[in-house]
Amino acid sequence: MFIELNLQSDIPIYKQLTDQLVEGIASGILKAGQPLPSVRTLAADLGINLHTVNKAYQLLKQDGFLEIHRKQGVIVQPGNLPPSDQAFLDKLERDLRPLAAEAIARGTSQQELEQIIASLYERIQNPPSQGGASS
Amino acid sequence: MFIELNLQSDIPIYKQLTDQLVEGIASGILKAGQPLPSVRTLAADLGINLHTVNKAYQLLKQDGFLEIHRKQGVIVQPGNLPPSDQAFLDKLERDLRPLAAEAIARGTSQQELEQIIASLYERIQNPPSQGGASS
DNA sequence: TATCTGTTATACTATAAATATAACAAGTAA
DNA sequence: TTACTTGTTATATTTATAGTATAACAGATA
Repeated sequence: MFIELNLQSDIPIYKQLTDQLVEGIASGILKAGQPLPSVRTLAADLGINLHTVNKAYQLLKQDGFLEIHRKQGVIVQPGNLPPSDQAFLDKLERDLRPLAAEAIARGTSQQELEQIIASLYERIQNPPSQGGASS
Repeated sequence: MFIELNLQSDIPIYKQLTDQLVEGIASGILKAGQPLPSVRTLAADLGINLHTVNKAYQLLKQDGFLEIHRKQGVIVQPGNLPPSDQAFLDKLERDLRPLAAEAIARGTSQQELEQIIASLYERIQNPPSQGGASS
């Protein structure tokens, strides 16, 4: 897997995990229906506990990014990904608000912030290792 | 003060406090050099502990949004506010990244996200109670 | 002399994050 | 059947953060 954890970060491990898995889905590196490592396997690979991986998987399952079956284990959502509905847009705005406020207070222009957004969209949708050979 | 806390929120009280104070500065409702309530007064007004207010003030002092003097107490930064330097832009991008990634995964368009940003900029810089009579 | 300021120290409770073991039930393959 | 892996659940422990509760100190003010 492409997961890279920073165990010294103040960002919880399970959050780093969900973030990178969602970005993997957003970038297309993780494809619909693709199987993910079992909680025990991924935990061993990353050197963390089984329950931390399980927490991340459960959260992504609740949000609709993953499906979990007895038979196939954990797979990337094979059907429709969770939508960009009003509930999500509302939450997005609540999360963005303090970031925008500090940007304004510091004099960051709206264009500057939108440029960062544009850059993120470009790099997430077109990641460095898209067509790379699979090892 | 205009501070409104949600004690049931999963967002820490000190974070709600710093967020709303920064937004107050960004909006111009809090003006340069303006005195803020003492830690004891604000804590009593909000029904929270002295140390929670003090933590918020200290963080904003460290970032350069506030100054604290024995004489004048706590005041809004009377000189230059902290700049939109590369360190801040880097942190801003790190904070925005997981939000952008989920937006992409859900199919939120870049224009849609930028529209939310634009709306936030407009509402923060032009708050409802700007020219309102002070009670 | 009081009083208010920020500041520091100590202690306690509650919660979240992460780990460590263990066990169970469902499915798979020998 | 047996053995193994799967997700899942349960329990317990450790660590760190958040918040509160008191108390006290030093500088400034009236």
